[in-house]
Amino acid sequence: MSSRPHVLDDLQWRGLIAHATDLDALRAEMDAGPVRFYVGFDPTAPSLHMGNLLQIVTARRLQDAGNVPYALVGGATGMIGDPREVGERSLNSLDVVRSWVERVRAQIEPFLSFEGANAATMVNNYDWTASLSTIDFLRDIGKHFPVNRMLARDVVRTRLEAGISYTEFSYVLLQSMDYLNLHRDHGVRLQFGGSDQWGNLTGGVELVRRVEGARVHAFATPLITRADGTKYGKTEGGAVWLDPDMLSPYAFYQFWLNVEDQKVGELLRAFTFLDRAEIEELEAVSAEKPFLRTGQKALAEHMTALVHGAAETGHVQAAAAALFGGGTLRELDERTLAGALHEAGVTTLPTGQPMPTMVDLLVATGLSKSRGDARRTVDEGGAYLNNERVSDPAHVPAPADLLAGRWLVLRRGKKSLAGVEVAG
RNA sequence: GGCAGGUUGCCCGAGCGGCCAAUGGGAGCGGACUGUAAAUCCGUCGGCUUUGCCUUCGAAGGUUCGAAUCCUUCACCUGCCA
Repeated sequence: MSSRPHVLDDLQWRGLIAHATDLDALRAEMDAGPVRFYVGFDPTAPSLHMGNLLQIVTARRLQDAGNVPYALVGGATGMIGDPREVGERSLNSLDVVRSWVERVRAQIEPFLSFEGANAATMVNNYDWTASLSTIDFLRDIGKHFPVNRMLARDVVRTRLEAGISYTEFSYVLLQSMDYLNLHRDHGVRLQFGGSDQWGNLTGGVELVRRVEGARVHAFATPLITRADGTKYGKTEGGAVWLDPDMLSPYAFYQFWLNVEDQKVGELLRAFTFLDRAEIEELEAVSAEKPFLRTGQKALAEHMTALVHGAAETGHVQAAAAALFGGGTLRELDERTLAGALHEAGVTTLPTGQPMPTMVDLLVATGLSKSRGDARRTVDEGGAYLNNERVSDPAHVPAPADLLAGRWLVLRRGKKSLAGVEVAG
């Protein structure tokens, strides 16, 4: 344990501190005793995603080092929406936000410890915001926010052209007020968030200083981007959701497995709880024999276990091995095959019906979004049945093609797989 | 309030009466090369019962044999003036 580095050094080594207020002062406070910190999550969707996960694991690292987490779910800020460069958000109803608050809260809880000396606390900013009167808000909070400073913020500036509502413009006041309240009522002295939140983070630090005269801290984690600088977190169609109903554990595992070589090390450091020696070892192996994708496999395994549990991880690894193993599908026993296909997604067809054509199968499994799209895929040579290319759009699988008497493996391109089960 | 300009497929952006499902770029998708990586190259990129048909170019109406392209009204956006 003596070799364990200071948590701030660890965070820096992991590349998790992109901006910070005063790290030396923060370090001094941590050395003097546990620091209470908070991180907020706005319920803007029914599930958290990869970007939120980075904040969650960062909170966990701080808690593991003895500090006290306050996980905030934005029942109030979620009603308003923070300004994004892409444009104005559409408002969600109170009912929708409430249900998302519950889901988000449930997603965060497994990652933190709610017992012991430094037990975590869940808070909801709706509790101290909803009943606040407009007059009090404008006098007590609004007075501390110079509009000229607010206008200078990057997000706001880019939005001035296209337009920004007063609602979103005011968001920073709400988040800053959260920090003030948590500082007053709970002694919170540190907030962190994504680097896109930097303006909101410093807004809170500033408000606490003006109102309470206290020097509290903030840091921002970097934006995790793909090797080409574009945003991460897109799989086919959607974000990298943590909710298994929105992104299957299989697809979640595949996302991490397919990460670019040059990003593996960075992601291992930022997201996993592997220690420095383990990560450096993985990086060394990956650099020497990249084709083995040792780093990607470790990353995918670690992340899937973290979010979906060890049992599920075993299933998706088995599925990946079966479907991408290179062996003949016929050699797989039915249990392995069925399990693998269930991870990838199965479409059931009734027995006794004539077998659909390749084009219809691609559409039925969702691999293609229209029949025209399916035809194109076949024409382009991207359609496979049981790992063999099919070049005729009207090809109809023969009864002999059914694996174990009832399974078909459909593939589009290299990575998109779907199962078909013929069952009564 | 006045004047001028704009609204095109996922995004940006050409087209300005027929040759327009609509140039080009990006994203996406497929192929080749590889390692379920990156880069590169090639192809593709509204729908369908696909040598043809249907629905698209802010909305509704109109002119015309024929409109994304012309006219009218409406909505929204931008710039200049007040």
